[in-house]
Amino acid sequence: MTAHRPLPFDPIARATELWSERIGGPAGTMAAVTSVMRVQQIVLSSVDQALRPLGLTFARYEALVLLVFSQRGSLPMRVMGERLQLHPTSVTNIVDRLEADGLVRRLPHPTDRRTTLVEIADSGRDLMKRATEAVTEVNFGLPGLTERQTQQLNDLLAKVRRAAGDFVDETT
Amino acid sequence: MTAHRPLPFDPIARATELWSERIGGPAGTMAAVTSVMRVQQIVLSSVDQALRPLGLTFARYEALVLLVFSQRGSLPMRVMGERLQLHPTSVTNIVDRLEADGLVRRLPHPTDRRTTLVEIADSGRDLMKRATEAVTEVNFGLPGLTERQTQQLNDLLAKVRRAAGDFVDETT
DNA sequence: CATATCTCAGATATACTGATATTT
DNA sequence: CAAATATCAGTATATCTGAGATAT
Repeated sequence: MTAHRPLPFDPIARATELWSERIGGPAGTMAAVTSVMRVQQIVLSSVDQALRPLGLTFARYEALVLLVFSQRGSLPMRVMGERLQLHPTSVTNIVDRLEADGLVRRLPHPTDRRTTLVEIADSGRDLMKRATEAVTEVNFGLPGLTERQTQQLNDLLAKVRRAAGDFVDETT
Repeated sequence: MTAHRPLPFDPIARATELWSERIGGPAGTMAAVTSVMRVQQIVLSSVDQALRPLGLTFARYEALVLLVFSQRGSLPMRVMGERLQLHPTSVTNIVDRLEADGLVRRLPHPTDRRTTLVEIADSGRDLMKRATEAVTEVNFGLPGLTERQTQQLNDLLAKVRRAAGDFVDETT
C-alpha cells in the first residue's frame, strides 16, 4: 500500500518551490505531472483494494463495464483495446483472465474470421453489478472533491486527452 | 505505446452518458477516475520515451531530482520513500539501478547504523540536468493546458492528495 | 523485547517488442 | 503480396507479501 504517515507539508508543493528557484521554467507543469502520477496511485490502490475480494482489478472491471454497456453484450477484441486504450497483448491477457473465471466468452465473429468477439456472460453481469457497488462505496477512491470540482477535473483532463490525440470531436 | 488512431468521439464522455442512464449515481466521479488513469498513461509514456535515450525512467529521474534538491546531496532510503511515496522495496530497486549506473552511491549513516544514505554523484547531477532538458522539451508529456489551467489542475489534485492523507498542512 | 531500517525471494499485474498464424 | 487481427514468448518495470538481518 505504500502507506507512510502523512508528511507535515505537501512534498510536491515543496519540490515545485525548489524547482522554480534552482531550475526555473515550467515548474507548474512538473508539479501537475507528479500530481497526476500520485493521484493515479491513490485511486488505483483504493479501487483495486475494493475489488480484490471480488477477484477483479480495475482493468478487468473496466472491461466488464464496457461489455455490459455494449449494444449486443459483445465486442471485438480490437474494439475493446481501442476503447480502453489497451495494448493488444494486454487485451488478450485481460480477456484470458475474465474467461478463465467464466465472466466472458470468446466467440468467432460471424463474418470476419480474423476477429474474435468477447461476450459478457450472466455471471459477468452479476459480478459487474456487485463490483460497481463496491467501488461506489469507496467513492472510486477519489476523495476530497465536490461534484463541481470533479467536473472541473474532468474538463481539464479531457483537454489533455484530446490534445494527446485520444479523440477528435467538436464538443467538450 | 498503445497507439490507436484517434476515436471520433470521447470514449470517457460516452461511457459517462451510459453510466448515468443505466447505473446512475456518481457518474462524474467514475469519469474523473478513468480520466486520471488515462492521462497518467499519456504522460508516463511520453516522459519515459524522452528519458529512454538517457537510460532513465520517470521514477529514477524523480529520485535524482530529489537528491539534487536535498541540502547535502544525500538522503536516507526511508526519507526517499516518504517523499516519493514509494514502497521500501521499490526504493531499494530504484537505488540499485542508479547505483549500478554510477549515478548515486550508498553510504553508511554516520550515527544510525540501521540507515543507509544515498548520495548523488557528479555524473548523477550531470544526467539530471540533461534529463530535465529532455522532459522540458516534451513539456513533461502534458499537452493542451494553459499555465492557468495547469495551476487549476494542481489545486484540484492537491485537494485529493490531502484528503487521501498524503500530507497535512494549513496552506493550499 | 518491541521497533525501525533495509534487503531478498517470490508472486502478480501490466506493457512492450518481435515473431507467427490466419484471414482479408 | 500488403494489411489487419489475435496470440505467444520473452523482457522490463513496479508493486506487494513475507521473511530475515542488523541496529536502536
